[in-house]
Amino acid sequence: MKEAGVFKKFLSGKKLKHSERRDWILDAFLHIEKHLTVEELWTAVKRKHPSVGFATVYRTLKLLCESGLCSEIRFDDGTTRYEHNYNHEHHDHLICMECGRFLEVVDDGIERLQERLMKRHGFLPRHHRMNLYGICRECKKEHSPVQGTAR
Amino acid sequence: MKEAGVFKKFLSGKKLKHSERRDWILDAFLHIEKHLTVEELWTAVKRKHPSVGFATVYRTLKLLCESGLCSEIRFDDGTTRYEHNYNHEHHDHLICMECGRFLEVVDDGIERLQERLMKRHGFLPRHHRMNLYGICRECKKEHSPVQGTAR
DNA sequence: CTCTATGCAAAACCTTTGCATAGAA
DNA sequence: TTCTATGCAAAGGTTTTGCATAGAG
Repeated sequence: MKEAGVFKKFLSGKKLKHSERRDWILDAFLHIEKHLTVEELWTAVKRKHPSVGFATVYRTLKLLCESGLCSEIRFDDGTTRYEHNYNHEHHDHLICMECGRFLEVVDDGIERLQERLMKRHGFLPRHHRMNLYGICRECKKEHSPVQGTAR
Repeated sequence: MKEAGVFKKFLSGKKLKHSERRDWILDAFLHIEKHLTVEELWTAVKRKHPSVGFATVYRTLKLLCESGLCSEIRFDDGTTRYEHNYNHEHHDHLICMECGRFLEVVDDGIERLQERLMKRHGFLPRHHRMNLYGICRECKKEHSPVQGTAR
C-alpha cells in the first residue's frame, strides 16, 4: 500500500477525517528525503499552499507518527526532527559533529547483539535509537593538513 | 583527581571564578546517582541551601558539561536529563517504556562493532548514544498473566 | 578595585490548546 | 446536519538573558 493509503486507513480507523491539507502536508513530507524539523516542513508546505497554518503542520505530524509513517528523533543538540518511517528499513545514524551531515546505516551484527543484550536483562525489545557521533571524512581533511610537507 | 579538582581546574582555565554555590551544586549533583533533570537538581540543592536560584543551577550544569563531569541526555519522551560522566565508564541505556526504569549497560561486542562501523564510513569516532527501548521483566509480568491457570 | 557570579524577573523558544469558523461525511 | 479540521492567537513549559547587586580574586 502507498503512504497515502496507509494514512487514509489510519484516519478512518480513528474516525478522523481526510482533508486536502493533510494530503498536502503528507505530500511535502514524503518528497523531502531528509530529517525535517517542523519549521522546515511548514516552510515547504507553504511554498505551494501559503494558507496552511503552523499548528496544522504540528498536528498532522503527530498523526503521521501515530500512523507509523513518520517518527520523531531527538538529537543531542536539542533539535527535534522527523523522519520517514515507512518503506524505510530501521536504521541508525552516523552524525558528523562538525558539519552536521549524517548517514543512515544498519549493521546486522550490532542489531543482533542489541537484541541479545536486551533479552539477557529480561527486556522485551521494542525499538532502539543509536546515534554515533564523530568527524566525517571531509571535515577530517580540513582539520589535519597533510603531514610532513610543510608549505 | 577528584571531581571538585577537575571543576576548579576547568574554571581557572577559563578564567572563571570558583564560588561556594558552584561547590554546593556540584556536591548535590555528585551525591545523587541517577539521571537528573535540572528541576530535580535544583530541588536537591535547595534543601540544604534555599537561597540558590534556578538560573544558577542551569548555568552551573552547562559548565559541568563543558568540564566533562556531566553530560546531557535527551530522551525520546523529550525530557532532558544529566548524568555523571567522570569516573563513570561510558555506558548505554536499556529503558522500560512502561515504568521508565532503566539500566546502564556496556556490551564490549557492540562497542567494537560501532567503532568498526564508523571507521568503515570514514568517520573519526568521538562518542555515541545508544538507547534500547523495551518492556522490563516486571512490567512484562503485569501484562501477561500466567497462562493456562485461570483463577 | 575589577571582573565574574547570582537572584530575580523578563524574554525567547518551542509546542500545545481554545475558540470561532470552514469544511468533510 | 453533525462532526472534525483549521487558522489564529493565546497559553504552557522549558531554557536563556539582562540587569542590578553581591562576591571572588
